[in-house]
Amino acid sequence: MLDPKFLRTELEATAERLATRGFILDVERLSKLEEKRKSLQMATEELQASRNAISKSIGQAKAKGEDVAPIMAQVGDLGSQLDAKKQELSELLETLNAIAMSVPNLPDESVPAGADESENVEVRRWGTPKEFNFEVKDHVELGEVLGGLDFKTAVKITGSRFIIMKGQIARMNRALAQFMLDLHTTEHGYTEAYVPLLVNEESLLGTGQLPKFGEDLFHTKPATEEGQGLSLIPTAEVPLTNIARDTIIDEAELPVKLTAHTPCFRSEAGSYGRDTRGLIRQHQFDKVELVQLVKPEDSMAALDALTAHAETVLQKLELPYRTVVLCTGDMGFGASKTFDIEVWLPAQNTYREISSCSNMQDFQARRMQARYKAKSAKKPALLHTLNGSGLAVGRTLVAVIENYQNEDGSITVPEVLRPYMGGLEKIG
RNA sequence: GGAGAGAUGGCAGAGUGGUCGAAUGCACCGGUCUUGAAAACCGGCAUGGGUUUGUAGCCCAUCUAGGGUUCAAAUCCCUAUCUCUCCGCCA
Repeated sequence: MLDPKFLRTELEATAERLATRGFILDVERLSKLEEKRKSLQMATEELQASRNAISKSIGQAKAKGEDVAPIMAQVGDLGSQLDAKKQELSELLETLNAIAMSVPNLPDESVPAGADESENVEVRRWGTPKEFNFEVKDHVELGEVLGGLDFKTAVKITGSRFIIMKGQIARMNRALAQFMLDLHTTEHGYTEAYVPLLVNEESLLGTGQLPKFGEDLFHTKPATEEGQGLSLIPTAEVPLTNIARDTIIDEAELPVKLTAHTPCFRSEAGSYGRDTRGLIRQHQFDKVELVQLVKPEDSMAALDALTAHAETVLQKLELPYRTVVLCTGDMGFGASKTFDIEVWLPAQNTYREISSCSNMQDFQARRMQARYKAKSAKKPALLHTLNGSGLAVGRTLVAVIENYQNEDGSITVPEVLRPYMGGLEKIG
């Protein structure tokens, strides 16, 4: 959620900045509603104030033992007038709030303008794609030959976009997650967390999955009037970031750096037909998430650091990658700036997204009322929140399988994973 | 799952219809005292919103949440959520 002041006093400028990311703000409608809100709220509060005053004087008169009847007569139909205004006001506020909740974050000044992913800007490249002197296979073929990836049986049990892993491939999937967690906790200063995989509606509103993107989620029961029940997390960002919801953190505790390894569940309603083959786009996948809660002045530096933490995973695995900064039109709903890390996939002969690291600034914090209190400050202020994948485990597995394949279809186990796989050097 | 008890400010904890946004204690901040610190003493100390040139003043809201009763609700009624105790079940 944007600062409501932007929508009140800087409406035009805000609309312009939102337009760069392809979001059209209905300025005219909003300013009319806002004007109405102002007068209605003042009228309502005035009525309220006079009712309070009369009620108070009744209490005082009674205490003195005076006759209350003449004062009672003053009340008249104040109550019903007040109820009507209150009703009208709350409906208006609800409308305004619904608009505010569906407006995306403002892009940071440093974000390149652009309409879609073709205008993202590469900021760096690491490693050199390996030259293979044989025909490379993709992970689906390699996995099936090794008996480690079973797409067919998963379809029988659940449906498409689910996977059964077995044997050393399953073990490598687990090893990757362990390796990432250990790296972030021992070298990057994150605290490991174990979190609920089912979350309530408030949490999803807090991080911005709701109200707009409910169809991307799996819900445990059908939508009802009261809500939509608990939902499976699409990312550990939701539980991790919501830890700070409705809290005031002492400045001395900042920055808060949390990591968790969880399965993630995405229905990806809009993406049928994309990446139908293989592990790239699954309804269920594991991810190690990084979340930081920081002071506003630290958040841009924290984004660089967090992105570097995610990149370190690929460096240690010796997987070539490039990092791009997303242009205004390609950023997620709540982000003010996002770096995507893309890993080299030889079978596709291209770089594919494996991590997305974003600075949400105070966008989520405002929705969540996640604040911190500085010693010198009188009032608590909103935190800045950041999150990033460090990394998506399934896609990392794909990258390892494809980049470390040998001509005979076996997979060399990356050096850093061997301690997690009983010293195993090769699969197959 | 059954039965009972609860939910009040950062924390603990009073308050059962009328100047209650809320006693008191702790914590915290400022001051006096002290070489310094502690103790003691004095003072301050919730959040959100509106109005406003205003971090002044005034006004509104908030005692888990949502409804209701009333001129008036922390206080009475209903519903939801959560917590605790006991029983059952379970990894």
